[in-house]
Amino acid sequence: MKEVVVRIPPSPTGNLHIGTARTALFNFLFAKQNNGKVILRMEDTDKERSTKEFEEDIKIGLEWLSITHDEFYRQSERDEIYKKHLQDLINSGNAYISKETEGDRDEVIRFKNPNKEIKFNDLARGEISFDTTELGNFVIAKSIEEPLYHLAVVVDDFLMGITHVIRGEDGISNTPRQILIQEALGAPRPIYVHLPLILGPDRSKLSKRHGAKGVMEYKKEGYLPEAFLNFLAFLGWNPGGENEIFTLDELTESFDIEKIQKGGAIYNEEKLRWFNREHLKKMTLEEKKEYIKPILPQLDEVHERALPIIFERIETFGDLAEAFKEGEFSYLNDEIEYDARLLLWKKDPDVSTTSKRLENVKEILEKETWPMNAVVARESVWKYAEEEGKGEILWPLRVALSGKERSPDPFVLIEILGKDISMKRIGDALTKLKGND
RNA sequence: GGCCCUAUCGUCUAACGGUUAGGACGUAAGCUUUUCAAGCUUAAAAUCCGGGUUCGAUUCCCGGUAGGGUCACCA
Repeated sequence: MKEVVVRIPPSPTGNLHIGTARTALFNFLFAKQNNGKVILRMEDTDKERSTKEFEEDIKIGLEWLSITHDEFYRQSERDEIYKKHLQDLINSGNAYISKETEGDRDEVIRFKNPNKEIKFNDLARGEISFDTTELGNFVIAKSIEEPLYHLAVVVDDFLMGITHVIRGEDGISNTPRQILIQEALGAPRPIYVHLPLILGPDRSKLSKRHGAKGVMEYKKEGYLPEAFLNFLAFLGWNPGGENEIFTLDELTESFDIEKIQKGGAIYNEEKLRWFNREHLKKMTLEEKKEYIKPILPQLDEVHERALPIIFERIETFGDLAEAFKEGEFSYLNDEIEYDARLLLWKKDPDVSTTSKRLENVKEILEKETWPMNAVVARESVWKYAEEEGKGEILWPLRVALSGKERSPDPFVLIEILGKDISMKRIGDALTKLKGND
């Protein structure tokens, strides 16, 4: 069998967006699965709208996602090639220079439409047929020097030996034109696969109008590339089993082009967040530390011990930065601030009994062997807590340690904070209560 | 409007003629070391409609309806 060759053909007239990334991913998965080749081709024939910045954004976006390529081309650097084929088409009578009365210029190059029915087999959808008569003699180049999309695509796919064209559903209506040009050029027909579109909440093609973000935005927001890829892959395809968490390699292994969905899929960021959390869970502590560095450059031992519970509370690294900014983990700082009244359990808001209880807890804890983990800390205080009422003991203790209305439970805090800080904070709470008496 | 594509819980989807129509996200309730978070358990929630074919249709065919895509000297 012939080697599989696919292409990823973005147009650098905008940032790398979700749809392009998903199409790129499917091309990549299919090629890798078949030991094929991936060609990245910048479709920058529109010199007005194409920019180097967008090209760069697309390249680094794909790189971030580990969607690699084997060859790279720019259509803007292939004018001579298109010119030659354009000339051939004109010479063979399949195209002609047409005088125009409308539009920007006096003459353009049009394709001589044979007006026939085109049938092609789509791997995801079955047979699709078109009557090309209504297409008319469509324009394929502004001039012999300035090829347009359809011509450039067909010539490139031909010359680059593309075997499979995997693209969005919006490419279906381009297919008959391209097949017509192929036939005139004597080029082989690639196998077509049209992917369902990614939709916005209103079921129309996802676009900036829906507030759709560029791929690099997700990197900035602290998503894991592999989670993003996993999510993207499951938009329009799934392996059928009940497992949903896949690495890139696992996706490559189980990808099945025949299982591609036909209907469009609404993009749902909630699910993306969930995928991210699931991938986060699979990371080792060392990997997490690496990621957390930019947010928390100085990882002291308290923070380090807190890592597991920090990660329990976030879905993305963006959440993590946000949580620190909002002070959710303020109890990890050296100093905490809070109002003494917070120490009072709402069912029993009595200052002197609360002081007494905290005093007793302090004594109990002091006798223990430190450092103490959460399980031991619990065992140590538990009996007393059951005697006095759990809330009555646990609430003030937790507030004393965290200074917050909401926080992890006191035993976890004891483990994280260690003896010195824990004891100091209980002492401080006692002082506060006295001042409030 | 012409042409083309599509149609299972709110969302992503499984079921390739026979299932109590399964899972996940989200939602709600409950449980736990009575604040959160996480976790666990449970619940509500779907085959667009109408005709065929068949002993039997989510599944195959036809029609309708709805949604989408595309109709550039953009890609």
